[in-house]
Amino acid sequence: MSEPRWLDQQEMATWLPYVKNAARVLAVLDRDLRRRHGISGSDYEVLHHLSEAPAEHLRIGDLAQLVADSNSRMSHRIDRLAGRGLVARHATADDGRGRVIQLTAEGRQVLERAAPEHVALVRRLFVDALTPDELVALAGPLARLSRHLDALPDAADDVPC
Amino acid sequence: MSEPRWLDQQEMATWLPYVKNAARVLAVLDRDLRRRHGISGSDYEVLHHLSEAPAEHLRIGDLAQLVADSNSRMSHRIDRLAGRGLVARHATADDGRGRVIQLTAEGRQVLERAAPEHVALVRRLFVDALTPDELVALAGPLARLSRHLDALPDAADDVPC
DNA sequence: ATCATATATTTGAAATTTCAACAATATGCG
DNA sequence: CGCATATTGTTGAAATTTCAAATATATGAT
Repeated sequence: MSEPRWLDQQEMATWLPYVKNAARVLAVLDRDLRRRHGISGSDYEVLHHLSEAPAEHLRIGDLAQLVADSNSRMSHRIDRLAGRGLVARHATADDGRGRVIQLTAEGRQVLERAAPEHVALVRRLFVDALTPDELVALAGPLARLSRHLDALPDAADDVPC
Repeated sequence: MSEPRWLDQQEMATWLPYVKNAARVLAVLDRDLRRRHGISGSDYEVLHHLSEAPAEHLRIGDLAQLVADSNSRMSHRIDRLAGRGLVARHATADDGRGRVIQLTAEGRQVLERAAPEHVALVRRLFVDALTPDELVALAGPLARLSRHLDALPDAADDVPC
């Protein structure tokens, strides 16, 4: 760990806007969902993934993975969603440990009500900011970044240094 | 609000990785800072901005703005940082309402200890994933996105629809 | 079958964030 | 000046997240 290799100007000019804007956009989306529909951005994601799953069923762990979240947090979140009737917990046939989470009619309704506005806002905040060319140009590098992160040796865990 | 205009495949292919990766990278950075240095990512930002400010002084509101945060949250955060001695609150000379926050020697030490690893991790997670060309190619669109967001009519507030 | 270990989820408590109300001071106007 | 209103920051309580520990079931080896 001699002299650290700081980011140069070009690196900064990409890195900072990248995270700052993303955080900002996510915050606006989250706020909007809370206020208009009483659900957080993460709640929305859960409902959305459920709505796309076969039989609108998913297990806690799968949901946690899809949303890049800890099982613990997801369990708490499901508690709250279930408490509001947007989602229901069922026992699984095959694995006594697992639970299956199902979207309720009410949950689907909330999602269907929220989705159009949500998409419109994503459009307004992000898509509209970029030309079609830029949109295409970004996709490649971003996909590479995804793969890079996936390949990383368990970035969430003990990387001794 | 007739039929909503959903995102097409190209738009999705840019939008989703954009936010997902950013959230993921931020989460890894946050986790790393917490574990190695006992500070959250936001704490790091506060210390960093203070260290760059003239006389290592900033007001709550300025800090909140820099970090895109509410005054309330920043006030709580400063409470905690001050409780740990990383930062100190002083009265302002000119404005009786305001407080000035100052980095303490201890705070500077924590920051200086955390910074090299933090930068190295940013490099590993983000910069290393991209070729120099890509890095340059991204900067432009991202800067436009920044400007777009800045120009937006108060996205954080009541957009009636 | 029995034990040891792994996996899936839950739980509870502490830390943090959100939200709305509350100071305290500043500013502008009649 | 003296009031009305705007800023700046704080506070407290409720909601959420984090973290570590607990529970329950599965799996594989003996």
